[in-house]
Amino acid sequence: MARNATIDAAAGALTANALGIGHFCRPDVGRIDRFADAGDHPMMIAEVAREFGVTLRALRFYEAKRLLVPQRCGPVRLYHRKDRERLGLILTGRRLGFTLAEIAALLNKPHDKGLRLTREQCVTQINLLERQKRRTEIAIAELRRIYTSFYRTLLDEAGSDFRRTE
Amino acid sequence: MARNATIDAAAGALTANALGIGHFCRPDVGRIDRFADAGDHPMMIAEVAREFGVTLRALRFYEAKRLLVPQRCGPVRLYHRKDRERLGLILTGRRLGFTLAEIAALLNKPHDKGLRLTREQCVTQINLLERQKRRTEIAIAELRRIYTSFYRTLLDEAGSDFRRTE
DNA sequence: TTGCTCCTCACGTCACGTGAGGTGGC
DNA sequence: TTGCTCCTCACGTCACGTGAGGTGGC
Repeated sequence: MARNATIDAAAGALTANALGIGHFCRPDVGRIDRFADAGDHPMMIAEVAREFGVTLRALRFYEAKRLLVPQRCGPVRLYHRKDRERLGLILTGRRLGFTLAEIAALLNKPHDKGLRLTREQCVTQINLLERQKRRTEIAIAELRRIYTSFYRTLLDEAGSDFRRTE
Repeated sequence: MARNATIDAAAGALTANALGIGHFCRPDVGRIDRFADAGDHPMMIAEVAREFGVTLRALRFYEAKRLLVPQRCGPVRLYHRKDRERLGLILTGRRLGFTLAEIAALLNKPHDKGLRLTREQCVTQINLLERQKRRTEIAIAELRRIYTSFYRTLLDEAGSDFRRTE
């Protein structure tokens, strides 16, 4: 893989230019390359945000929480493939209803090829979501009741109006 | 009802003593009585909190947001029947998934014998909750999948261990 | 010079939670 | 004096939203 080091160094410089960030920083190729796989191509924040459907603020926030640590090229953040995979896991965790603190714990376990949940954590989370779902269902049912009773009320009022004007 | 005014005045003084707040304030009976129904009996914050299963902080917060305006007896808050009915409506609104700002708007409509929802507001809220429910269901399904695949993984690992030690 | 993308503060939002520090009568 | 309930700040939490003000190369 010593060959890759050289190739990636060139690729790093190229992608930096291709990204149009040559003027933001003179890329320290050695540093850019440290986390780079063959075929990796660093992305700037706006592109990552678009690809994952999140805001720039969210990405910076995750970084402030130490969930993401993108490489810096001067002031500019560069997200490599590893960073984007990690972002994917963070967003999965969010969809599963975990807090960022919980996600941080799940990601910082030795193996970080995925969210490492224990059976117990799964069960706890499922129970939490089931309770939440039930509360939502009750609310929906109640709103439907209000909606139909609203019609009844209208009819009642129309009826009494009718009687009154008679 | 002029008779009630006198009776309630005495009752107001009595309840104030019965509540053990005689030492917190010399009850201005006229003011205590202004919002009092026959059979009304003002409650202090801790009793209201217990009855509705909310915290003191929540009650004070609703007041800061102008959702509740309990009578004051010196520094002490007194919640009359009307206040408690209003609190009930606030909590119902919360269960239906409305924000406090929305609830404030729903309560400040001319008729405040209940939350006055329009058909449109009902539909909008139902749609909101349905979306939320769907997201929760998807999360639950995914967690169940992870749970079972976790077992599979365990079995796989046990299998490979077995092969390895063979 | 304008427009674009990037950046860093830093306060705002939502619905409270959580002390800190003080009061007043038994 | 201790214990109880009440009070008012006021900062903390959660996951960002939303400007403000500045940068750097086309």
